[in-house]
Amino acid sequence: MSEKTTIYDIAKALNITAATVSRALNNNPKISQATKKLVLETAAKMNYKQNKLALALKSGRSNTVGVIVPYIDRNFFSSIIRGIEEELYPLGYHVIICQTHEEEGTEIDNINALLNAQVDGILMSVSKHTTQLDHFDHVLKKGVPLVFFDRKKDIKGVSTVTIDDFEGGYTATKHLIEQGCKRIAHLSGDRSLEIYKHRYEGYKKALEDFGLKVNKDHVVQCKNDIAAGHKAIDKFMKLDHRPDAIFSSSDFLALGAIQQLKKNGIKIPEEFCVVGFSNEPFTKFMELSISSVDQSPVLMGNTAAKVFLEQVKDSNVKIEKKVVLSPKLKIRKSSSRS
Amino acid sequence: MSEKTTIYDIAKALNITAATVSRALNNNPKISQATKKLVLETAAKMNYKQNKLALALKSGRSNTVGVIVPYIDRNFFSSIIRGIEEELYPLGYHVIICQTHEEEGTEIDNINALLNAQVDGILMSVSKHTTQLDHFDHVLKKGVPLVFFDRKKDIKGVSTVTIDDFEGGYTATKHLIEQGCKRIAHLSGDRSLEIYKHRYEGYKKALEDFGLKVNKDHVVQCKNDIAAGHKAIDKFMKLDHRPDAIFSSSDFLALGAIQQLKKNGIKIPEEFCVVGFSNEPFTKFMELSISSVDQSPVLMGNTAAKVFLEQVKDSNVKIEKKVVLSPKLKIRKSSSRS
DNA sequence: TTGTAAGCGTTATCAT
DNA sequence: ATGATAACGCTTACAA
Repeated sequence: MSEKTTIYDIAKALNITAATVSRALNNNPKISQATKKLVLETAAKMNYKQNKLALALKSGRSNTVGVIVPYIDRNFFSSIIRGIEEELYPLGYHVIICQTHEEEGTEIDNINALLNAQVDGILMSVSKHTTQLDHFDHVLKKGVPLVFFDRKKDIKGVSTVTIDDFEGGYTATKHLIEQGCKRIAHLSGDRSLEIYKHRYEGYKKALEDFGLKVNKDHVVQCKNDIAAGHKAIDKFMKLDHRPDAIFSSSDFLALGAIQQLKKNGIKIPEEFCVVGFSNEPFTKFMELSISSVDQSPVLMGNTAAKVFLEQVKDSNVKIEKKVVLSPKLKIRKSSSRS
Repeated sequence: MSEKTTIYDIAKALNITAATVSRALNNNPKISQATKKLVLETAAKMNYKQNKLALALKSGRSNTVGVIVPYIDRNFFSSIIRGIEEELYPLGYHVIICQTHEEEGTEIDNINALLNAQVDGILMSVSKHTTQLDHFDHVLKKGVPLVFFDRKKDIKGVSTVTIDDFEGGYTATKHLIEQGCKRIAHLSGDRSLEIYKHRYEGYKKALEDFGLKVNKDHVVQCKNDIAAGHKAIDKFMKLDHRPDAIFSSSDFLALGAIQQLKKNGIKIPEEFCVVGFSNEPFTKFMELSISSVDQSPVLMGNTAAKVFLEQVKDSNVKIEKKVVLSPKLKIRKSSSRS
């Protein structure tokens, strides 16, 4: 069954040596055209396939990169992976994927497993609950290029690809102000994560720049799900001074908020505007489509892959590159008054 | 920098031989507790990491599987991959992913690349445009387990994990009939693909069973996108005998249809019911949530992984397993009259 | 209990 | 232009 043809089989069949076969296969100049042709033909005939494992062991390069994300079935992450794969596959790289489930322990496991697998690089988005940094140093010490995308930690020698979350928050908030909203609330994820902190800061700055005050009651930190969006609105409804718009750092929160606003009979966008973040597919499919900040995940994946390639090109030169992509606000019905 | 510790380094440090180190590391019984402890300690101290590549080359097993899908950022597929990863990772397997972009040529490339990488198995969903089967035989001839999920070809020796598309079509159509719909149309993808053919057949059978006739004008074969849904409705509107429901073999088609029905002022579900297929995330988020047939992709991934594991357990026994999962109809507003 | 040595499939450095 | 051989890091008979 398992007919594995090696260069030795070809060599034997041709009464030459494996070295010659290898040379023929790798179009090494030191070989006659005649034998080269012969080798190529018999190789095809015997259905020879190069064993990349042996090559990897020999060369020390596996032509494989590891990608670590919290969950692979989240659109944002799978789109990034798509971007990475499409950039790297044509160059002969394989992409191994791991999920952390947002757990630090699993993240550490993943990294170790990938190092064991001798990957040529690790591209990852840091888990929400990661506090230690030892495992990253570990990677660097082994000389394996490490690239963070979206969620990063500040570590010397590690390149990052992120979007400008501050700008995203600023642009979204500015847009709401321009729609005539005066009391703009903010729903955010855990602000110990940089991305949420920056979105919040962008929001604050926009309010400031346009002479609006930040109302503490209007800033809510919560989980990234629909139910949390409901709860946030319930809370707002009890306020004397209710908001008339929300900039949400998550589309799911935004969706939950919209659902609950409707339940309270509030008209969107006439009485209340909402902008989300991430441009999840569903935001544009809704009848009341939701404005959202797009993070161009595929481009982020492409870019992360390119940064990795630069890194690997000059392994002697230590490159630390910080690429910041611009987010794009997608204006839809949930915030279009004009 | 690149401090790669091997068992030889440990051996040297301890004045013993690499074989002994290996034994200690693999808790081989033939070793004294003393040296074993010593080895383990120094291994930890020297930060030893086993090189899986060397192991793979030696053992002939890479502990890696390849997964091939059309696009990784389609929710259905990324969920399957999640299911595969979660089943296989705890057993020490890595998952390499490839995208075909629905092209046969790329599919063949992917398979060859994975074989070169010495994967222990290939789990895949066949590309829409695949007509040749040689590359699959190729895999089998190498003795590499092959498992198809969702989109399959009938090949001897290949296990498959699918859902019962006939049942999905039947259940959805029956549900529409029970809602009182009398003129149920069907939007389908390319029926040269088994999955769409079976959904169509389930639809037909349900109509038959309940004494309804199939109206040829009500069966449309088209692309799986929103625009095609619009067009289908436009066509239906010109008919004398208009349908009063749609069973669509795609959620995107269903969404397009709903959008266009609304444009025509038709009330859903009162005047017209719609059921889609795949249970895309957006279907349940819509204000007018869309009924859909769920394919339980994570379970499908889990199952595909398990089937692979059985295959690999007894590599001498040729197992050909056909697992068919039951689809679950999710009834939502777009078809809830009661 | 430990050491020796072969082998997994390549490529690269020598010779020839 | 080709052959012989070592090396990549590991496991595993076989010997001691």
